[in-house]
Amino acid sequence: MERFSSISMAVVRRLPKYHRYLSELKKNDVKRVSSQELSRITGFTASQIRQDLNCFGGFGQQGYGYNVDDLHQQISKILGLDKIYKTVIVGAGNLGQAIVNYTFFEKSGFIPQAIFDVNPRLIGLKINDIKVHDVENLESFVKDNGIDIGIICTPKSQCQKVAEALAKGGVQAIWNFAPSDVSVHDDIIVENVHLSESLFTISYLLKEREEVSKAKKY
Amino acid sequence: MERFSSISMAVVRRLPKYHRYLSELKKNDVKRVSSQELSRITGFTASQIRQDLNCFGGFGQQGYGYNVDDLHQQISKILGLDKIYKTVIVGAGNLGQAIVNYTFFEKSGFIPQAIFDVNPRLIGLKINDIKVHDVENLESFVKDNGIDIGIICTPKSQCQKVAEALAKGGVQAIWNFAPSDVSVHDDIIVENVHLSESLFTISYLLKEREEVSKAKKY
DNA sequence: TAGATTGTTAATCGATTAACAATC
DNA sequence: TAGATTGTTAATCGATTAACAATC
Repeated sequence: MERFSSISMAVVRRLPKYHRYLSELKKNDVKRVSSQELSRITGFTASQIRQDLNCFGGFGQQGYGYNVDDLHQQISKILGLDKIYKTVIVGAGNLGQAIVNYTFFEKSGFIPQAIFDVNPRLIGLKINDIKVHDVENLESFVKDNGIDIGIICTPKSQCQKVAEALAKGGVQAIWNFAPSDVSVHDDIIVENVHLSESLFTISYLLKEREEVSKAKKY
Repeated sequence: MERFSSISMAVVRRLPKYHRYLSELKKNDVKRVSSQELSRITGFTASQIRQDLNCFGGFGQQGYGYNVDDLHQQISKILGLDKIYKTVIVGAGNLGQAIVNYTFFEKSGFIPQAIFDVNPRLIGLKINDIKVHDVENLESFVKDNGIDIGIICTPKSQCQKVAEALAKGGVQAIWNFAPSDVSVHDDIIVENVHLSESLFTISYLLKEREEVSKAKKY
């Protein structure tokens, strides 16, 4: 995935956090917020928050701070959450079902158009009102329905094959939950979610802490 | 989560990736690997790989490279994967079930001792041979069974309460999949997996790319 | 020995933080 | 006007990359 924009990924990955915290503030009917207050909530420094936001424009007002509703909307727009994306979920196991059933994504504009699986017993069923199709038809479905994002929830053994079918069908992005990297043409955005990496990080930190506390004893 | 170690989180988060790629090499019966070859596979620079590994010791040999089996084992040990951790999963929905059924975690030493849910229809059932308990008993179960890691797979509304029960029960770490941050005492390791942040990052990159390609046209 | 490749220091680059003038 | 807080530049910090002596 090549990028041309000057916005660093470090900034990009903080945007969804800002969005989430602003949603909370909005829900609590907070009308204005300063970078200092956002700092307290998010754990980022006030300076960093102002820097980040100013990558996209001056959304604040000196002496006042930021209007919560306005800033929330601006960040929604920056994140492209004012748009609708068509998705397919490949793999109707627990994880695939979890994603289909998690309505927040749909509310955010990511609309599942179909689920795909190899299991003939699942094909034809509906999960949260979305039909399960034969994975054989994945590529043509993606092509015919202008699918934007393919979500891979298959075992490791299938993920590369599925990624290639999605790519041939013409998706713009792949969200991959299989515990293996997939490789497709550079112009497709690939976001890997490797849960085991997250768990192993916990494991490392546990071990590290144990060593530190051991060392302290002596 | 305070840290005392000098190893930066940037390095720590690359360790599970090294581990994964080395597992692949091992599976393919590769016996030795150079930092240059690892660079090709992982996408990190050879220089960075050598720097990272040398945070923990000199595992290579000049003129030769690294022994795959040996390096894999070293990193397993650094990650604490030679240890056994007792876990509980809170929330027996699709996501909770996905985690219970994903045997790789168990093989890596993270052993589920129980599942917890509020739904009386699920309590008493077994999922992948693990019993579903009433979430009322979470704290005492954690205390009585010396649980190390609590895995939160509940809706947002429940996650803070659950985190507090886990903390009181004495877990050392919390792996949180609920779409909200949980706050507990600083000496508990908290790893948040916010799937929506990952999806929103895709959304941002899609929008960014569209803008770049639009700009190119003129 | 010659070639390869590490381990490690130094240089560079980028991201974060600090500071403060601008201004609401 | 005085106080607050942004937007933005400059300083600092940390992470990555380059270079090369050590050595297998």
